[in-house]
Amino acid sequence: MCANFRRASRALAQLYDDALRPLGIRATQFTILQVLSRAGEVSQGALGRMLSMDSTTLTRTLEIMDRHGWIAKQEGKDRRERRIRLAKAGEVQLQRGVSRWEKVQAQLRRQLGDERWDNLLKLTSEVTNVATQ
Amino acid sequence: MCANFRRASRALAQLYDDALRPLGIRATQFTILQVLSRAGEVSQGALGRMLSMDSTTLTRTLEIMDRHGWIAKQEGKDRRERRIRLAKAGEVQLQRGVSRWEKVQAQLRRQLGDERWDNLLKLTSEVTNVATQ
DNA sequence: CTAAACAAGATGCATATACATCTATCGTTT
DNA sequence: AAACGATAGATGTATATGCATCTTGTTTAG
Repeated sequence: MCANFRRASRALAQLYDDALRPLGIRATQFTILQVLSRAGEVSQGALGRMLSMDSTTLTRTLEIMDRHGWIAKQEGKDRRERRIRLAKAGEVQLQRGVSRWEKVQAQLRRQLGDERWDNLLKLTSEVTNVATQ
Repeated sequence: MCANFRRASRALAQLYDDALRPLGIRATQFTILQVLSRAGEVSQGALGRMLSMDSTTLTRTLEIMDRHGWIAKQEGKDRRERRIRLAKAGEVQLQRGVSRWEKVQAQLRRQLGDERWDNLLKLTSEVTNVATQ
């Protein structure tokens, strides 16, 4: 199951990365923009939990995104925390990428069919939930 | 969908990596041992296609596995090719890991239920096929 | 209130991953 | 056979990823 997921992830990532390459952003980073857009300002740890991603992995990825000016970091009330939010350039990047992102999704969805698509969205979430217990 | 798959992959990988950590091998590498065990001797490129993994990614991973003596590389009739096969130490490692690997799978399968499990195996394969067209 | 326990990230390190580019080799065409 | 285009990997570079460990704050036990 692990191998299956990783294989599919690699294959999918290439599709999405191809679509975003002209914008100079990777699928992982774009996902973070999307999450921040919905979640507003969150701590690095909270963001990690949303993505099931180690907080220390985010240290490096957010560093890159910060260099591009896509996000802003800010000290929290608890001064150990880094509060992260979308910056202007990040919103712009998000807007520019959405159509490409959705084009890939639409194509994929057409090829899989709505039923499998919906099933997959549900099942992959359930796997994540089970695996992170 | 891409984000969902990556999230699930990260979560799953940790489960499998945890189980294999005492053996000093990663899930990705263990998967390669399993594939080689079934496939026998294959070229690096063929192995990459089986895993939907870039052949140049394998250059580094196989290098690591070679250091451990788990695989053997050999020149092909076509001298551009690297023929890869399981080495003795790789078979041993595979045998030592199988029970741990299967324990994780059994636990996961129990938590998901057979129906979702089977569905997932089928659907993730189909996604890979669609995405690598 | 202080010392110990704990939590949030940063850093060092190793692996995973792919693309662009380069080299060696192969097959084909003339 | 020489030249040309195609293929298999190797290498440089950048990002993705997590663990162990360290630092810096915060919380809690006494």
